[in-house]
Amino acid sequence: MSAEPLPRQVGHPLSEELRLTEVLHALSDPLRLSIVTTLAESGTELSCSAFHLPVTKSTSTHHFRVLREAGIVRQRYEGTARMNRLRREDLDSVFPGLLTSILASAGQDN
Amino acid sequence: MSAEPLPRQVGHPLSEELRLTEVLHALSDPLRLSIVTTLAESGTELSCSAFHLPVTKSTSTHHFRVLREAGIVRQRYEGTARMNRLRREDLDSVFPGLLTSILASAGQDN
DNA sequence: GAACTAGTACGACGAAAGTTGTACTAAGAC
DNA sequence: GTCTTAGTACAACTTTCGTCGTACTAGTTC
Repeated sequence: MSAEPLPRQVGHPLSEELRLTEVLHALSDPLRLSIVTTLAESGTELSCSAFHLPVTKSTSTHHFRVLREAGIVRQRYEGTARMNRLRREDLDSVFPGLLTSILASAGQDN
Repeated sequence: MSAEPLPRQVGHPLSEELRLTEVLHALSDPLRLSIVTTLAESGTELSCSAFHLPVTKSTSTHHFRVLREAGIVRQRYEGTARMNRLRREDLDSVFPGLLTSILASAGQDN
């Protein structure tokens, strides 16, 4: 009676559940902000390992989880990789202009 | 040889010294965000005690200091009161659109 | 002068956050 | 099957953060 194995999944907050303070907190960490800018520049999905972060895998997992739980990135499995993409439309609809201004400000090494 | 007592002063970061992550962190606390929105709505200077925050004076001092050191508010003494005003022009010039979008998003209880 | 008001400084405490190592799982390559 | 790759889970540790109480300072009022 072994059931069909469910595909691996992760939970994401709905757009209505996004909290401004949580988003700001998630983006207030330099490492996470760099992840988001890289993701925005790429315009596509990127695996966690594509970022070459100067921290261990554990820490990397932690930061991606913070971004996911804040509703900033959406993650899905593809093979052994976990692909990340920016929830730009969701963020733009709930917090108009916020991501744009942050990305613009982050671009000029502030 | 008692010298003339210096007027009380506080240090503020220059516009060039503002850091995006520090600003985002300062605004990621609900209490501090409410201070900033109140200040923005008032359009003028407000003393610390004008906010009726649900915390002690010590904690209040702490939060105003975080905002000041992040470059979000400018403080000056007026009698025994410490007046606070938003550094809107400075913020707008360094991080265009950031404060506007945050204030707009904070307005609708997110 | 004394009393009061507004806020600061400092130390303490608990909670949260960032980092890590070890052990583990799932998918792919062989 | 084994081996490798990519990432997770969990416990531990360290640092930071938010909060407070007590003691203090500066200015105002009397």
